[in-house]
Amino acid sequence: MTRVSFKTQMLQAREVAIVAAVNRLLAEKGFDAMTVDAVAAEVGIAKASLYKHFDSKEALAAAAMIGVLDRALAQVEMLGRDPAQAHELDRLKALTRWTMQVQLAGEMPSLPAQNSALRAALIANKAYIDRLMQLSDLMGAWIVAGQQAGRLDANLPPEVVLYTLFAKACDPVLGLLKAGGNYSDDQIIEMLLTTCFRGLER
Amino acid sequence: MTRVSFKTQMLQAREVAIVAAVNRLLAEKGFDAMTVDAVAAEVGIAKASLYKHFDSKEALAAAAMIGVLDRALAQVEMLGRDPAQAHELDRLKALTRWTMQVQLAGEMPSLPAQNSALRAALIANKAYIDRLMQLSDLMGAWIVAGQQAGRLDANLPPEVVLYTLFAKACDPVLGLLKAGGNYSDDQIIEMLLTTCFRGLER
DNA sequence: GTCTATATCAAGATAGAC
DNA sequence: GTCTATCTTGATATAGAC
Repeated sequence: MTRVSFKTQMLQAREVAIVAAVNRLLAEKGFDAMTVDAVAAEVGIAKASLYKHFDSKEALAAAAMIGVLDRALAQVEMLGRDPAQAHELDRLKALTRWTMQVQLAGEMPSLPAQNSALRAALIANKAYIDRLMQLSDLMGAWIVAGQQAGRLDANLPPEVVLYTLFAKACDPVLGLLKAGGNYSDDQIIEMLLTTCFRGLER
Repeated sequence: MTRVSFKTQMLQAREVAIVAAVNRLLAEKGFDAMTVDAVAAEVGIAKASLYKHFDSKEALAAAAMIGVLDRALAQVEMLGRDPAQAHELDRLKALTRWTMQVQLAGEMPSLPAQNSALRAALIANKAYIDRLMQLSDLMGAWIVAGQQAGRLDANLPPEVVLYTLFAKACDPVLGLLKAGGNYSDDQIIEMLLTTCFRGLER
């Protein structure tokens, strides 16, 4: 067992708090509207201290993205062991449902697709890329298995299915329906999950 | 017939050029990354001159959005007269296909969902709201007709269908597949159109 | 590593001459 | 209305003391 000093534990806890604040603010305001000042204020430390932990605003966002990818990978792990979700298609559905729940709970960071500085920082971040590829591979295997089992449309390239499911993490329809106030979170999720997968099944 | 002076025509032409530049830059970079300096540079006039035509950056974006809504309404008008698209569902598909074509052509302005200053400006813009409501009403009528004809899932609230189709205008999957380079624009559109509507049909 | 205070800069918007 | 030059602000990032 690795000895970790009290001081180190405090530092790690602080970084966890920072990433949690970034995650929340990214979900609420998006990357461009999130200010480093707001992050510092929410954590309750000085802005300069933030920069001792993370080199830039982009690095903060990357840390938050790594966090959600880790949570997604944990879900994949859990679903892989769940005998109630024996079929790959059911696992994909459950994973997509979890993604939507995270978004409706206001815990899904939203990044602009077009910010080039951010893109560059993410692509250069090995920890982020590793997790993204790992998740893509795991989901890709489920997709191919679903196609071979004849439950997913085998005419669709797997990457089309993969991107379609990834995109549900930032589907604006969720927010629009929630803002309308006519449906519960569960109702919204089930409606969109049904239409999404009905389109992908054969 | 209304007489329009040469000078007035020049001003109108300039505004058309401004809106075209804004539309292109909004499609390429998005609202936050688009700078008013870039707009002025692309039009070839001084920034201060821009502000004689439009009060703010938000007003520029609103003008571009009004432009695309007008083009969408023209499509609706055209499809309504086309006997080859007699069924409402075919019209909805054709309209959605057009939307995707515009996006892949790099002519679909993209606005952040979360920028509150922009949202306020759009909501306060009667010309924009009028067109948005008009388009929603026309599409809503097609949706209800499609449900009554038994071709669209009547269990789905019409607004869910409407939002889902609207969201195709900014579907990130289009750009991801295009960036992958493995499929032509037409292939991308047909794949996503198929999966989208298969999910909405009954 | 944490703080206060400050540098730096990009970008929206405006002043004032023509 | 168009221009050049400037104002102003908000936000990223850093200096330097403790």
